[in-house]
Amino acid sequence: MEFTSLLNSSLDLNSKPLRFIDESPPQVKQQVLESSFIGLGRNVVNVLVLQKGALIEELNRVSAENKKLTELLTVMCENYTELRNQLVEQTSKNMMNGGVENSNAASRKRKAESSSNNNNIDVLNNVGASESSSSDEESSKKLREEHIKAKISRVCVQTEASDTSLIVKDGYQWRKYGQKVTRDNPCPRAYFKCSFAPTCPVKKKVQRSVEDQSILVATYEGEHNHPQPSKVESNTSASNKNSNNLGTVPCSASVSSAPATVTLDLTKPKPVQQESTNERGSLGSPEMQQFLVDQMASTLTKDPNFKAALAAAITGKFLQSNN
DNA sequence: CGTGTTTGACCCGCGC
DNA sequence: GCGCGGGTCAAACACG
Repeated sequence: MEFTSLLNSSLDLNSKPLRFIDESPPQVKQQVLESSFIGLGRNVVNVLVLQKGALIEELNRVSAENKKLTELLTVMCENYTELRNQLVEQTSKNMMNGGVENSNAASRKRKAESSSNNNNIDVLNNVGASESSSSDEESSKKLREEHIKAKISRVCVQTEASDTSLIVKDGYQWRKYGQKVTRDNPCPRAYFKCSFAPTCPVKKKVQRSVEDQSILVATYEGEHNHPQPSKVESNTSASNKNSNNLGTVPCSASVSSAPATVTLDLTKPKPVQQESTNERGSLGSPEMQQFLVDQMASTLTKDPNFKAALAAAITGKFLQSNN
């Protein structure tokens, strides 16, 4: 489900081609021309109105889908919490009974994971390490995976094709710790760790898209346990220079079919700020839809490029018909 | 000299 | 068990 599909603003100016009668006398020609120009204007308005209707329809559909997904996510979260509580309860019981520590599970863990992770994932890992039964270990593993998955987000960034660097400016400080060429993509994948806070567990993978190499795909894992550096900066300096970070970059957002994977498409201009999943249902409200449609329309009409293109199209029609 | 990047080696999970 | 591929480490290097 791509939200960007809503942004198809192309106007079919050929839907009702204009014809002018060249054989008519100049005065009649002028009248026909004028009325045709007004007609053309009406056509454009009609097309816009039609598009507005289509957009509203699409919005309704997307909102319904969004609502469903949100409900699904809520159910999943509830199930997760319940399972986790059961796990903690079971673990505390085992601890009370003098549960045997599973050293294998702990030793299997990578050095980096055990040292750098101090968040919930780590809590779960510790819980898993103290388990005695293999089935519990499996379930905790699944929970861990689920937990990690829930924190994965993907961001697409349009860059210049000549730009070979794998740098995605998102407002955070990153330290590159590796690069690898993967099988499915000839472009190397770069691995970054958040370097703003030493305890921040967030990792980022950046790789060029196979389809369009001018697009960088950044995959974020984990959640920052510190404020965004650029936001802190902007708060102190009270100046929003380039707004070149995730929080303010114009982008469109979508939720992919994969569970709890948020995809941000920064390659296209965004009509509104990115929706938070917490703001449940706000997108579905008629006011919001109206606002979206109005904003899209006003963005189009205010855009000088759009105006120029429209003018060129109209002029082209005139020239074409006059020739 | 401190910090960040590069890059080959290594680890680990997974499929066969 | 083995090989493959993705992810990480850490020494070497670059840069200010």
